[in-house]
Amino acid sequence: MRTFILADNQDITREGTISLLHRFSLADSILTASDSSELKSKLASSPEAAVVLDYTLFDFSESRMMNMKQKYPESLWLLFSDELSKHFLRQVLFSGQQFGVVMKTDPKAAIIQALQNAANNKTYLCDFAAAILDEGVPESGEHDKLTASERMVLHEIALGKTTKEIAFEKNLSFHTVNTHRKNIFRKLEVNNVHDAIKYALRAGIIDLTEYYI
Amino acid sequence: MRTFILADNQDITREGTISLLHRFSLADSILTASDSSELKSKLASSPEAAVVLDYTLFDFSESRMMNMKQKYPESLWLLFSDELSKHFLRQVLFSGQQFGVVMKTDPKAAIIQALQNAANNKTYLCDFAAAILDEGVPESGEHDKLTASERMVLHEIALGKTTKEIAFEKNLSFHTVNTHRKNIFRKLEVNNVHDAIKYALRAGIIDLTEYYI
DNA sequence: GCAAAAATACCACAAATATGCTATTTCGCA
DNA sequence: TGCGAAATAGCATATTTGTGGTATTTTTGC
Repeated sequence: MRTFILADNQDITREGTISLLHRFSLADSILTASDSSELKSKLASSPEAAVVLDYTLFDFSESRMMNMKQKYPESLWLLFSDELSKHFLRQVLFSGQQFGVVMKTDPKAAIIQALQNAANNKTYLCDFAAAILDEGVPESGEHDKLTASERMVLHEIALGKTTKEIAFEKNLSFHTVNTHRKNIFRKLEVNNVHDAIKYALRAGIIDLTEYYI
Repeated sequence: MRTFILADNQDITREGTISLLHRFSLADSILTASDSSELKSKLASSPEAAVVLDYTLFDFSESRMMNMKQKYPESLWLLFSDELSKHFLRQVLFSGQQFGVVMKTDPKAAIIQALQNAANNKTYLCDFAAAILDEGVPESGEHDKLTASERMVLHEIALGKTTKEIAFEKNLSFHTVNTHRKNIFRKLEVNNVHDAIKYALRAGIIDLTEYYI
């Protein structure tokens, strides 16, 4: 039994979580927060709370989350989101801080287990998160850093150019461009152009307006 | 008071919806369905039910939904999704069929109102959907050249799915999806996925936000 | 000035795309 | 009720992607 802070801006999910907490008598107090400042103040008055956080719907950055968790070491955190990238989860899981993870798409039994764990001051990891943890620490922290050539190639890929076209336009061998492409995919942990473009958009390597010409 | 069918594969959302239906005594019976065939059979035995449908999480096509709605004219439909494209909503709202729409991100009051309306055999339109309806009849854009199946396939292609994946997910032959793909490319006068995506973005068949997961 | 990092280039091969066809079944509509 | 459009399914093939390697030449930071 403990205080829960539901940090989520989807009312319907909050409703579902509250319903489960009631049914299993897991919380003696339930607070809600729909943005980071609200969460901050609720956490200040309940520093031992269990925070159920939908990161993707939140006005949060990874570092802000880490700082908050560090500031309240007695708090327990459960990430409860629709979809989380492998990259983000790896950052979180290997940060040295304890975070629980469960997906909104997980079966009810898993969600209940995660909430019960939280009530008993234990973290819960869904299958997806556990698999990432099992893969172990990434060799180098810098592995997702692209070189200048790689960013150039990614930019061209994102604009829809084929390997052959890029090679011709930049006066490079097909093989060179192909090697860059391979290294990009490996570093970004993607295996197709579509996901690479998603990354390029997020990373600002290409601009959305380039799609509207 | 009526029968509700919750067609959604996110347990937590279902939990929230059930909680609201109970609290306001809106349903005398609540059924659930997590795929289209389940929905079909539940609807067959409760043809006057209110169907609360998360379209985006569903193995549905627009036409299949329309056909089902047509087959059970006494049923009432409420689209209850995370995100719906403007293009999709325009299709639905101007189809001649009555559909209610409320977003999972809408405030609880709106969701409750939508469910209450459903219980009283009235549709509900959230602000976003109402705004689209206000814009009037859709301008007959180029995308009218595509058939419903073709638009579905284009949407999946734009999300990065391979032909094989689309075929598997939609229970179609690889060859069928490939034929649609060919017809799409021919009609849009493009010859690669990148240009097709550019088209889909402009036509509103996919939404930029789908790239930011 | 030297080791590390980056850029360059090549081979091979399974998988997927892009594109040319034909052909049957299903559906909407006049 | 029958016609045309759409949806379905198949075959074949050249091109491109995705991925595993190895290897040489610049560049660059200390």
